[in-house]
Amino acid sequence: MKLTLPDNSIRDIEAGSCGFDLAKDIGPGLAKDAVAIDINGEQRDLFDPINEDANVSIITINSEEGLEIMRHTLAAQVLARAIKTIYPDSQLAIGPTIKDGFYYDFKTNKTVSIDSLHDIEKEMKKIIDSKSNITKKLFSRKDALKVFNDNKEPYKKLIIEDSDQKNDFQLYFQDDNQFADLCRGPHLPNLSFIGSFKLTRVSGAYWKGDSNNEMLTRIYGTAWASEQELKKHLLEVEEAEKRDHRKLGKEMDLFHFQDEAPGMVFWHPDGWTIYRNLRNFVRRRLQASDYIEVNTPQVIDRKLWEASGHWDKYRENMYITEIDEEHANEKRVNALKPMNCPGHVQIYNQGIKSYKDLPLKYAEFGLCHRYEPSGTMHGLMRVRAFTQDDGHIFCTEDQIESETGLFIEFLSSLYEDLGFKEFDIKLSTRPEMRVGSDKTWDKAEEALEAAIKNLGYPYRIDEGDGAFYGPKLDFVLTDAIGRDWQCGTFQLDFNLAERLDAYYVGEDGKKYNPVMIHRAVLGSFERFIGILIENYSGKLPFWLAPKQVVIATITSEVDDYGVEILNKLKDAGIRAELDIRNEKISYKVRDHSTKKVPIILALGKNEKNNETVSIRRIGSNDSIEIDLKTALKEIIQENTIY
RNA sequence: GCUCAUAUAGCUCAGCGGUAGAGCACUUGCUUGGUAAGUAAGAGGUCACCGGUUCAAGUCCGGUUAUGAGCUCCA
Repeated sequence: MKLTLPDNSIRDIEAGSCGFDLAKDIGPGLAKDAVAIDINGEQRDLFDPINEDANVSIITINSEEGLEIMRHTLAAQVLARAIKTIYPDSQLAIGPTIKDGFYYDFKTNKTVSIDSLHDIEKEMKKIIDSKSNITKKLFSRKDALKVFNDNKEPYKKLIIEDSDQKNDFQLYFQDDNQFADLCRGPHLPNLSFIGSFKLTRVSGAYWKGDSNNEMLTRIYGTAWASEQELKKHLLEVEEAEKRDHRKLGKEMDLFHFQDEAPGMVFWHPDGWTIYRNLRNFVRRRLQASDYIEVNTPQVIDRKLWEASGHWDKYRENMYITEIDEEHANEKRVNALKPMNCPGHVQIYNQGIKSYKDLPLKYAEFGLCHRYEPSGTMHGLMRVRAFTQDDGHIFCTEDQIESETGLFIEFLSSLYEDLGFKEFDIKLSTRPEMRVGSDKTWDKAEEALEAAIKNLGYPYRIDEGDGAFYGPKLDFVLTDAIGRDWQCGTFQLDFNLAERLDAYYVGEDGKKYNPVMIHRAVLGSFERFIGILIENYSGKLPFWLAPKQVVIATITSEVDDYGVEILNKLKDAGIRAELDIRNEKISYKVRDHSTKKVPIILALGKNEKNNETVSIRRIGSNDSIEIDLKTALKEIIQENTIY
């Protein structure tokens, strides 16, 4: 038979030969490193016989694919076997690879805590030291079920029973023991190919990812080709932890949380300064883009939420308040607004709107409360009270496309000024839980997809992830260390206007419901500030930084010169502070550097006598003495307000 | 909401049955120092909350609340 290699060369080799034979035929080096083979785009075990002509490539341990296979074997063969050894009562579920590593899910009556991982790691190393060969046997459905019935592995049985496959279930064995695992493969031919690994955490995970199912124990690990690469990865994880906004928020004294108000931010002065800067920035941009800012009540009668559909579809996440004061005649049930849209419709509904009024764009920095499940809260990233940079565009169907284009332009210019150059677009379609007829949804989905298509932006589709009132575009930006954050959203709504009796009078004098577009760029200020802090490691751009300049005196003899500079900076609108504490300059530099102040101006006798300042910027270890006037000019210029 | 873990001074943490400790921060004194921690002293705690075991509980047990890592969710 003829096997075509990646370089298009063809090897003639006896039918029934395997990947290892081929590798040997090509060269001893390749044979030594070979762990699997790719046959017509499908990864197979190295010793699987090949019976007909094919395009093949040998997968070596040094390739990306080889690393994946190594992680897979480490999970399914080594970790799983170690679990069975240490927890003999356990039942194995699944063990896939994930980014940088792998996990394994299993059921046990014992509690597995982070301290248990050490013992499991030790057992894994013992297994690896055996350098066992891994072999595979094919089983019929019946025989495979029997093996796992005898082994008391109910999850493996379930996997087989749920499979469409009739026969040829692959079971992998190691040559020195009883362990058997069902797996689609491929696996390393031998455990000696395993590199360096570390078990990282343990948690619960639902069987098949469904919260109605029982919870299994999940052990996570990371694995790499070498000890150096493992160390490098662990170091990167450590570096990422250093930019955690919760840690930096504390160090920089920006905000805190406390038990009495879980999921709600107490903004400290510096944190609130960042917030105000960001809000002012967005406000100016909205104004320039024909949005009109409005404000709507925090607490609204349940009747409105019933009419809007929130009471029905969103009740679980709403904070409810009851007014039953002693003297109140009626008992009202209110809800804290979880969204601003019904409020905006109330404003729209005041007075009769003509087609000439459209598109009409209301914006609100609306504070919303949503009762998020306790386990989901996470610093500023997931809170129960947050302010959206919310807006609603009331328009005609004809205007959808142009509004989509305008919004994407608007959003990308904001992202760029905030330091995010790249973003992806996701089109989310109708979810199971929704309002409105299928016909309306067809129309909305078609309109949105047509708009994004005609505008030529690349996008991908996320089925079933739309809002309950309409399909949406989500905008996902990428931060400095490559993480994705879903921030902006553009949601088409053909339902709410009708439900809340919003209409406009058309050219023909007839009433029509406007299309409503719910849109946000940052999403929530709280979360976005968290993203900014992590993106910049706390070293925010000059215009956003809460303290922009600190003037630090070296000796008290120059305090008056410091006051003079402080006043000049303040007059120019710079957020400046004077540090005349009885401390050494190195102490002051350290203090303000850890607080991430962008510019430190150090003043000593030299500076005072020469009318200069020593300017030191965050991230630099040098200071430069320059003329005071030049420094002021430079700083003021730097304070670009977007 | 689920699994596991955690909760001690403003912060970071040690103590794990015999009535509370360190470093930093804070206050005061000395020091006026040239770019990431000068020095000494002082002050600071119902050991998250509720209950139980015990002669005795930060310390052991149960519950509650909050937080963390995941899972599920994020309309």
